Amino acid sequence: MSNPSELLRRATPDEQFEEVTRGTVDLHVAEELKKKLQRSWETQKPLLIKAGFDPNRPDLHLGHTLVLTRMRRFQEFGHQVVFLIGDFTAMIGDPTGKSATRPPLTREQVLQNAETYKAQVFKVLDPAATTVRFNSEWLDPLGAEGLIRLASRYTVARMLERDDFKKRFAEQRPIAIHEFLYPLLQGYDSVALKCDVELGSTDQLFNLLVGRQLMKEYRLEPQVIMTGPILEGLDAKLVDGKIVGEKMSKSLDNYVGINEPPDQIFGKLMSITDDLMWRYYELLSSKPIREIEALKQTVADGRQHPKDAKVALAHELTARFHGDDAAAKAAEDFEKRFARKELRAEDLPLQTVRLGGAASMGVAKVATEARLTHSVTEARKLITQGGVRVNGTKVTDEKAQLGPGEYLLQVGKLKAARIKLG
RNA sequence: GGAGAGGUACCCAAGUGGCCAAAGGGAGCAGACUGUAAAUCUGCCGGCUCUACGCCUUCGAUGGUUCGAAUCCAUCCCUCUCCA
Repeated sequence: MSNPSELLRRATPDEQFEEVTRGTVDLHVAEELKKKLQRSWETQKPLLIKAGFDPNRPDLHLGHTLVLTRMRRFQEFGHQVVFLIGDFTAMIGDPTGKSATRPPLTREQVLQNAETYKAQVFKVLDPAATTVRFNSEWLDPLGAEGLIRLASRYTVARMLERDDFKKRFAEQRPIAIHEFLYPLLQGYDSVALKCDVELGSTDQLFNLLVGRQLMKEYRLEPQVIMTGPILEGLDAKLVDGKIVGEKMSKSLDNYVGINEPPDQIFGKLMSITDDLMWRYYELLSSKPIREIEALKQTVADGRQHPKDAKVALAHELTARFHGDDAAAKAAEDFEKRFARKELRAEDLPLQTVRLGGAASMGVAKVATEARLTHSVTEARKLITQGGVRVNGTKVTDEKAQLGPGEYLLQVGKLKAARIKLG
């Protein structure tokens, strides 16, 4: 991305506002954001956007990219982004939710994780418009004295407004004092950076608000805060007009990791429901919201097949992490494999299965040896159900034998291998 | 502290001495239809193999009664609801 001042002029403040706020859950305060955008437009000074990240998490998936995508949108209009790594605050562990306190990380671990972050995060963010900072930079020097001064700026009553503190207090469950410090320190980050906007997911709302309050206390122009939703996983569905599903997470295996190979990303995205596709469009695509609305309309009218819209989305997101060429190839392979049911044998792993002197081996056994099925029993069940193909032809006899030679073996729609039997 | 309810396979949930590897639903997998979408229909769904109505492992845990237990008894562990 080139000259920021050109970019700042690329879209009017109103247009910027529309793009930058799309898919928000909370926005405090819309008017202030408009003013900031207007001023930036006039003075050609970029806004400073902040989002904090936990130094613990190494593997990012699409869900994590929601905030990054929003940061990216700001960048596309020429604004500057701070990728803040909460190395100091990690000592406390955000009490949001019930997460147990984690052991503090060493300096080396923090730096190492930061590198891992950079490798992944710059697939979305523009490095030229991003500054990576650590909050220990200003929190370390704060010292006990500074901490006490900071703590004097906020009251217990207001701290107890936070849902989870309120609840625990009411139920007389313990709240350790240091947990109060977390929102304060996170808020102080905003003071130290004098940022214009802070982004987070909905569960961060309280912490972000504290930052706003503290900035007022320190007589700074308060940051605007924006929260986005928590992304639903690949298995989410439309129920009564609403997308319903668990949040995207690794443990539920309903995620798209940003380090996954192009074919995987593309394929996983092609398998989502049409309804979820629009949700992902809104939250993840960098297409302008108006274009998406228009696309949605043409699909609704039947002028365009929904599959084409999905291909476009899968392509865009695959390209984001692997580049255009890889995405194009993934799309092409996908078409060949699933639409035209052609399997390019040379793309498949070649596996050797030893006959061990016998003249032949059961297909079920071969599939198991090649690790396409877990057991011979499973393979036989699949054969009975017509889920196994050899060289493209459905196997109907569960006892079918294969002699020495090379075969293309398919189990279900997704698993296939070239087998050399001998 | 008192009263009660309950812990069954990935999840929910039936079963209260043999016909129980355990109903039903959901999830998952495979097939048909398709757009690797949804909906629908069909099959599989604890595991294994020499596929036999065969073997192994399961009904919170451990012991016991019995020819035989998820089911009865004892002890223990855990969860929930109500009262104080």
